[in-house]
Amino acid sequence: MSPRSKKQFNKIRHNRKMAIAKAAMELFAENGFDSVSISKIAEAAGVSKGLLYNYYANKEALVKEIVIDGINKMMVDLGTNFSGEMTKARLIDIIDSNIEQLKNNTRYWKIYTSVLTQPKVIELVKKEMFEIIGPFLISVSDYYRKAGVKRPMAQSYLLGSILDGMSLDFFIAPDEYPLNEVRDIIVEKLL
Amino acid sequence: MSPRSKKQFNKIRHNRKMAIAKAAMELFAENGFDSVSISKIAEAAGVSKGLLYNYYANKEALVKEIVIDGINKMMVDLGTNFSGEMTKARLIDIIDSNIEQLKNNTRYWKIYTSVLTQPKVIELVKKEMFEIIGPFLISVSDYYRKAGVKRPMAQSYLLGSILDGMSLDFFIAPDEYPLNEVRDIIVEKLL
Amino acid sequence: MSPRSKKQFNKIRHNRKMAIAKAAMELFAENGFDSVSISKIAEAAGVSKGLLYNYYANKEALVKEIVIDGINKMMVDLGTNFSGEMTKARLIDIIDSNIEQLKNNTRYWKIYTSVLTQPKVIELVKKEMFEIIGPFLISVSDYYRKAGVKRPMAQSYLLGSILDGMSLDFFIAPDEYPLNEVRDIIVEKLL
Amino acid sequence: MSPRSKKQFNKIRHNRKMAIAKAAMELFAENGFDSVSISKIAEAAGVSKGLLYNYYANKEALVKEIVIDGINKMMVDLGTNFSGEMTKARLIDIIDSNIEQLKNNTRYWKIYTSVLTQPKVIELVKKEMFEIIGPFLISVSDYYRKAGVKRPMAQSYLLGSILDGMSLDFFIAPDEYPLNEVRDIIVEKLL
DNA sequence: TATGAATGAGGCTTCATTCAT
DNA sequence: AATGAATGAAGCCTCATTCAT
Repeated sequence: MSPRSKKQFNKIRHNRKMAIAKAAMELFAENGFDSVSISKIAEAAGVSKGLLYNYYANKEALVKEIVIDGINKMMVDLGTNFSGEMTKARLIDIIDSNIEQLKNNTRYWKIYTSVLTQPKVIELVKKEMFEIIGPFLISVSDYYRKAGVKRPMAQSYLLGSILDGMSLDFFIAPDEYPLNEVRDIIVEKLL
Repeated sequence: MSPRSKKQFNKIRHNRKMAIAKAAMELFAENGFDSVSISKIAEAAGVSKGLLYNYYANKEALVKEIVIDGINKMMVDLGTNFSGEMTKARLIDIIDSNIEQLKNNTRYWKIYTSVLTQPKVIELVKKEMFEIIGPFLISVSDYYRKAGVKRPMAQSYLLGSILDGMSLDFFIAPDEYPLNEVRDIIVEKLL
Repeated sequence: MSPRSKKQFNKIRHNRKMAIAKAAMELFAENGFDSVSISKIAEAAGVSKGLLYNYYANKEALVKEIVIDGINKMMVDLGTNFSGEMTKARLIDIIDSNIEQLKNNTRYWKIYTSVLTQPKVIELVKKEMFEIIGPFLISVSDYYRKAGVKRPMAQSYLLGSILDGMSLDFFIAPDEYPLNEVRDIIVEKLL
Repeated sequence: MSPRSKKQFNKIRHNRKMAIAKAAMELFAENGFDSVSISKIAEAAGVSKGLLYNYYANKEALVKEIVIDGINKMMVDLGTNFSGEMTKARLIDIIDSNIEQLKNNTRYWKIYTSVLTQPKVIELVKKEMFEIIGPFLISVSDYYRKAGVKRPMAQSYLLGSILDGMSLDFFIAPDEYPLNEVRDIIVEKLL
């Protein structure tokens, strides 16, 4: 039927979508959701404005899909799916990858924290975000419980907040923030 | 013009400015900087658009002034100007007021975390923010040093990040976040 | 308070609104709802695009208000408010003014028939239209009943349909349509 | 290529065209010309956008061809090609089929009145329409002349207008319009 | 013949800002 | 000091049409 096969079309679609997502993500991270126009994204992706709507229904769907993909990717990058048992070593690993990511993979983290704080965007992503973060909180809380710590779930929340706050402050003043020392304190006092 | 009437004038000016600032702040907190139009602010403040520009040069100046005033106010509300010596009791006090504010004054806090993490706004406010937060970090770091803690400045940064991260996560899920228990852990393990 | 008085503002508003409505009406009548852009209307009215939204919430509200005003005006122009009793003389008068309007006041009638047949627009105006046309149908039906005619309401509907169909066909071929002769037949056979 | 396969080819072409025309017609009837996109038509017809342009040069050609075909079909459905002599029985038949169509085949009729009254479309179809409607007017006028009626051509126009107006009003309020009674009046007083 | 990716113009709408009064 | 009419740029989005395959 079609001179271009389904497979070919799928490949084209996938590549284009990735290009758009990448451009959008970087712009969102750098400038925030509202400050980035569809025009700018299309231009950065080397694509016409119209085509963008071939791949994403609208600007909200675009940011939603990108953010959720980004969070998923982060979780994978943090080297954990939280299915196995959590151990001290794995927790340290997670914190260290987190810090490594902050330093080397600024992009994903910046959009994550940026998005976490934009009222309009958060509503779009809240539900999916909890489905991803929930298991992490539970897994860590299990670890604390086994370690005999009081209030294991609160500890788990605290650890999450620390990672969030750390990212936030690091991005505000990356040159001054004592990332490594802060990490050592966390490991010493909170695991 | 008599001094008396001039005083009245200034008072009127001040009140009007406050009315505008309050309206703007609440709208920003609820909707984010970009989603709030000058028209809406003027309307909420009971003032004409034109008059608003009589008090603030433009939308950026408006948010800048509001945010900086807000940070100053927060510092005062936290009961400290950091000039005197920092003690454990005062630190606990600060943390407790912080938490109290989060619970009771959600709206105001929401805007600061929200606005402060919007890339466009951050640039406007960065400089002033550090002039305010710097002394806090130093004061807390002094406390840790005197308490004989290793890496006092990093401890200070960590404490700041914890408060930031806690606010952030609390605003995302106010009903589930175990604010009090997290507070207890902080006091136990990090002061 | 305001250097321009409320009255002055109202006058400005009224004049501008009329200018926009007039331009829009002519364009809609000539080209149909969908083919007329806000840009074109604004240009024809000698007004910026933005200002148009100061007076009408959106394109739908614009056409709705214009059409309803137009129908009201037509009714008035037809010299009747249907409150008094309907007589043969008055009916003839109505038909004659109708024809006169078709010939001389093309604008209103064209938009009326044009709008009557545009699915998207009709939904916007249906309710209000019936509130205007209903009394006409009833009034005419009363006339027929008193005249002892069978099926007075159907007669009333038929008369309405004739006027509609006549307008429709006249606008399609104004030069050939035998308006006056058709009128005579109506008067002879249907009143 | 054998004649056989060529025939099949043509049949496929014809079927495809019909499928497209049918889909387009229904969409136009429901939504109006401008509100229906080529994409939607293609989708509804189960055909790619590209292929659609293989059958119709552009959107205007599409609507033009559909409308003209439709008018021709209507004439056939009305049971007349106006070549033979017009009689009272045939006229009644025409009116009755017309009404039957209005009731049972609403969709198709709706598009013709809708599309035919859209200024943009009318221009496209005017010429062809008169070639079809002209003979009807003449044929009916002949009937009236033979029946000894004054102004036979005006009577013919009037009858056409009545059918048009009746359709128009019926589509606006199908549930209330007294189609059958109106028909009786027409037959009684105007044939 | 058939597909759907791709374009670019143009549509509707919002909004910060200016300015006459 | 105060108003709100007015502007124009820019934002989001749609769509007829083209074209490589």
